[in-house]
Formats: sequence, C-alpha cells, structure tokens
Amino acid sequence: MEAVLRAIAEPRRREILRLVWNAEKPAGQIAAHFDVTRPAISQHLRVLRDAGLVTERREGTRRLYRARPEALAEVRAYLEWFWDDRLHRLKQAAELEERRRARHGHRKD
Amino acid sequence: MEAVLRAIAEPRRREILRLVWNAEKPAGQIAAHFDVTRPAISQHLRVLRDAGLVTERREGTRRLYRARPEALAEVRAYLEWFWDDRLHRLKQAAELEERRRARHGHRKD
DNA sequence: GAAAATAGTAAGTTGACACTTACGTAAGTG
DNA sequence: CACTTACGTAAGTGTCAACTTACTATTTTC
Repeated sequence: MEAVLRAIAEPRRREILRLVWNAEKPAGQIAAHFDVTRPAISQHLRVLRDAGLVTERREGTRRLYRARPEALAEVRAYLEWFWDDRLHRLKQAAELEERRRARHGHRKD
Repeated sequence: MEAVLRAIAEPRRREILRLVWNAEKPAGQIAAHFDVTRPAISQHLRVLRDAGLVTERREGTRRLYRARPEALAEVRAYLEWFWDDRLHRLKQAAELEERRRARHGHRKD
C-alpha cells in the first residue's frame, strides 16, 4: 500500500498507468510518449512493477507492460476504510484509554 | 489533486489525518503522538493544509486542526474516474489519431 | 508589561528520487 | 557470427523533502 501510494504520487507514473490501462504496450512505445529518456521510463516502470501496479511480459526482445487494476482497487478500498469513521472512533477510543493509563502512573518519559 | 496525492503518500501525514479525522486537535497534542520534533509536525501540518486536507482554527494561543474529508473524497472520485475505462478508451483513441497524423508527414524529431 | 505557553519560521543537513549518459544483455536478422 | 533491436542496469548529478536546532511570534496570565 505504501509503495502504491508513493508510486501514484508521481505524475509521469500515473500517465504511464493510463497508457497501459486497457492494452499492454512495449516499454519503447510507452517511452515515446514522454520527453524524458528511455532509461527514465524504464525506472518508472520498475517502480510501478514493484508496487504491483503493472505486470511485465516478455515477448521476443520486447517487454510488454499492462496495468494491474486490482492494485488501484486496493487504494480505493484503503480510502474507503479510511473514510469509515466507525473504525476511527475505535482507534481514538483505544488511544484515549492508552493516555488514561499513562496518566495513572506509567510515565512515558 | 497532485498536492493531495503527494501529501498522503507520506505515512506520518496519513497518521496525522487519522488523528484529526473525528475531532479537531491542537498542534501540540498531535505532535505528542510522534517521536519526531514538534517543528517537523508543524511542517507536515502545513503540507496537509496546503493540500486542503485539514483546516486550521486559532483559539487563544493554540491552533486546532481538523481533517477535511471532502479532500479525500476528491481522491476517491479521481480514482474512480481513473478506473472507468470508457474514459481511457476515449483518451487512447485520441492518441491513436494523433499518432496517425504524425505519420502523415509531421516528423517530430 | 514581563513571563509562560503554544505554536510557526529560518537555516542547515541528510537521504531519497527523478533524471542523465554510458554500458550491459538478450533475442531476432543478414 | 557480426549486427541490429529493444530494453534494463550502473553510476553520477541536481533537486526536493523530511528532519534537526535555534529563533521568532502571538496570546494568556500574573
């Protein structure tokens, strides 16, 4: 999740994700859409791959990339979980309790 | 949107968001939850505020922060828009057209 | 109005990261 | 088997971001 959020925080990587969302595309074709060098895109693709946002498939000398929508679905789920304030209330209650205990003699520093 | 994504890519800022999700809290109380210095949290709060993820309200000498769920809602909406591949298809079609025109004589480099 | 409480700002340091050029690698092609 | 094609990796560079310590600013309190 951490890796996914960091990955999509970068505009160029979001753009790459868009490019390979519907159809898989070779790295070169992806790179052709940008004004940075090919190695730069190669590195972005690695970040996306490590985050699970794209898959890589080799075909001859080419490498075909495709988005993995499930990974973005995780982000959506995460945000919805974040959103759901029943969970927040639970968390806050726990923290309140913890602080109460801290005041009752267990000095922390 | 850009700012929001960058802001929530940082774990500590997500944690801050959680802390002020239900109730507004003074900066000091927020900082007390972390093992970094108060100025560091102050700077995180600024990032969150600039991204529209929290609001600031001054009360006496304290500054009370509260999450602005609408901002996260924007992210959700963005992701859902991203998700919706009908839009992707439109975008891809436009790009295809652009490439076709490029081949018809307008060399790019 | 001096002192305390609560907080942000300034300036410097460190590490991460997005890039570059140069090189390495692996599969097709004459 | 040299050569090309398509791509990644290595190594170096500049910038930005998260942190620190020191300082400043703004209330409230006595």
